[in-house]
Amino acid sequence: MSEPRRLEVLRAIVEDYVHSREPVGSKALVERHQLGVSSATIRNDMAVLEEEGLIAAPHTSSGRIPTDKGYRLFVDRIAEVKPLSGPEKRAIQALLESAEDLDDVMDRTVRLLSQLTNQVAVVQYPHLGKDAVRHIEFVLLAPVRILVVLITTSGAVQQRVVPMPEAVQESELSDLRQRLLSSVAGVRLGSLPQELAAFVSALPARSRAVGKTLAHSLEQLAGINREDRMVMAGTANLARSTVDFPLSIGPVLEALEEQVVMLRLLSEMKQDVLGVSVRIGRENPYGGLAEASVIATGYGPDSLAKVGILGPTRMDYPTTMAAVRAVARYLSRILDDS
Amino acid sequence: MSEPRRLEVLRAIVEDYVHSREPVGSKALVERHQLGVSSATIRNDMAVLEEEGLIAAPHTSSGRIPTDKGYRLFVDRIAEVKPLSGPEKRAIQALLESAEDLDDVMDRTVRLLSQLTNQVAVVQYPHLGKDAVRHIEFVLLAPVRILVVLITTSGAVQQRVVPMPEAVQESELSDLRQRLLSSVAGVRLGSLPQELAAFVSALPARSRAVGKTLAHSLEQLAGINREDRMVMAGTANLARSTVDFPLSIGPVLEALEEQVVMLRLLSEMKQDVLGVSVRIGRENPYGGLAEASVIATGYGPDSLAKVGILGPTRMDYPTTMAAVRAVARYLSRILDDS
DNA sequence: ACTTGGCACTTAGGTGTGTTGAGTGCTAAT
DNA sequence: ATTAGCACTCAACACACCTAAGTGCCAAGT
Repeated sequence: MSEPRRLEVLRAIVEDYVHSREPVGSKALVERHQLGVSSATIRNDMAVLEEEGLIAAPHTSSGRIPTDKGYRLFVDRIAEVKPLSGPEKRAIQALLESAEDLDDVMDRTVRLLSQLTNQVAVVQYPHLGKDAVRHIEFVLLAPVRILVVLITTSGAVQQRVVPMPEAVQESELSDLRQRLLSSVAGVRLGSLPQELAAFVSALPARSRAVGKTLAHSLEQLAGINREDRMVMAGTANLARSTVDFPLSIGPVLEALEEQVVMLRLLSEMKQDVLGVSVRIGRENPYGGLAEASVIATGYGPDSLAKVGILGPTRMDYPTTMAAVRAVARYLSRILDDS
Repeated sequence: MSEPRRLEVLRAIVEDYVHSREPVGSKALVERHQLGVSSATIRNDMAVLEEEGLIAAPHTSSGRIPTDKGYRLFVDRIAEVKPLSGPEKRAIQALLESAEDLDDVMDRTVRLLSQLTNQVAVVQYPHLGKDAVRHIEFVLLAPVRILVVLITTSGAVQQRVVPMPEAVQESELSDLRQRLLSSVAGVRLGSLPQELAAFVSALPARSRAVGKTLAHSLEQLAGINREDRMVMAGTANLARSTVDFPLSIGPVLEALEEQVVMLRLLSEMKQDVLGVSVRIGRENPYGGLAEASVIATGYGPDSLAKVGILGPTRMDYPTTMAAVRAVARYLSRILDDS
């Protein structure tokens, strides 16, 4: 009863189950794989695997299906990542390269990934953490309404219309802008609040009120974390892959809608296997995802922002992991270029 | 066999079916409604209604369910809009008023509507059609990369990083900006291309290349139709209301993902009943929505942009129509104020 | 000219009983 | 440690039966 063979049996069970959606029995196993032993031997192995909690039988005397723990072992120790095909790679590159702006890149990426994996794809917007102030613009829409625009070193633009406490003159505004910009240009967004406070306290009483309001709005703009946004695509795949148990689709859709939940989930994922991180079934902190798996990985300079997919625990992990990793790489490359 | 009573019977069938999800028979009808006649009479009425194609029986001897045509008549001639409750109205107002910017308003609106109706809610971004150029900004990110920002009269900001054909000086750029702005400030987005063409042809050869690139990018920015964007929420409601026939949820999710499909659908909806427009089942041009209904209405100055919901044909039309109409009104009001 | 009670008829769905087939666990032999 | 053999289990299917809800229609009542 060799250990390597038991792992081989587990692998065979996982692969067969993923592709047939049905509990797999000892006899079917020896027929479909060259294991070189009889079904009785496999039965013994399966008994051990079941004792270890790696597989389970839905009812007495039926085939076995992998447990979360079984998938976990499969992913950690057995699965080899299947590289994408050449045409697939070229298609990815072509599609992403022709994107027009960040929104477009995100949109294309998420659609691409969902098509590639036949799962729900999720992409978090890149972090702004290390960005600094590059430019500030104030546009006088009305005497008491100003459009405040903040542009960061990576070219991200945040804007907002802000009501003023008193009427403002065009000249006064451009003066304020000049002084503000010269005191915060190049300052990291993270340290912006301090710099702004210093600036405000140095203001002459005459322009204090307006200056304070503007500084405050800039602080808010800097506080908008782009990484709190995400895009999603492929929810229709959920319906397809879950035809059997439509019960579970509701909670999953709910989780997907609660972007907060998804974002927390993504940010909690640490790199684990082969640069890709996998959460299987009940390993997910959120109850609604008890029968779902999440595969994600970081992208961009610090791999901080995440890209990933969500699907039923019964999924083709090797191929899906490969797709996620590949898309993350191309995404990093595209963002570097632009 | 009076006509008014037949309509009353249809109404009763629709109401009972919507709330019980089960085919409704003659006996149950007379018990639950005060129709003042016996079940046999109702049976006769039902036979006529069936002949007219307003109701149908799933199998030979079971109760009847309304057909698309039956719902249509119900909506057109019978339903009275049920006004929202006072607390509901106040909640809507409070929620929308505390929104921070346009994205926030859209997001809150769509979530609110989906909660209110227990359906999938969809909101199209407001049109920019009548907007004019208010402000232009060029930011030199690198000698050959410029961030072009276009601000319109309603405060919408479009921006884009544009590569330049040759290195550009800060002074040259601000000069170009001045001249561009003075020639297109106040110009409607629709007529921007002509004005820009005139501007370009009047340029001195020295700044022709750069000026042309910038003008072209502005033209593109003006061409980004905000109304091509929409937000969506409540897909999880689909799973809940469709527990019985999970078969049909797939196509519906697909339709929802194809924003192009949804946007076309919305823009094709003409106002029909009580200021709200309803598309029932196969009335929808898109096949995937054969078992779904869409209720939508316009909002904003010209009621051009649409807000609406999508749900199973078996839905509570009066209440849902009321919710859609109410939300559209509050949304119009909020956008007017800001 | 409608309405109504009565009645025969239809059918989905629930329940009970075999039957089958895939699969298991165990034991004894290799 | 492996294997053949065998008894056993159980979901799934098929078949038969029954019931409840519902219909359509007819003849009698208003």
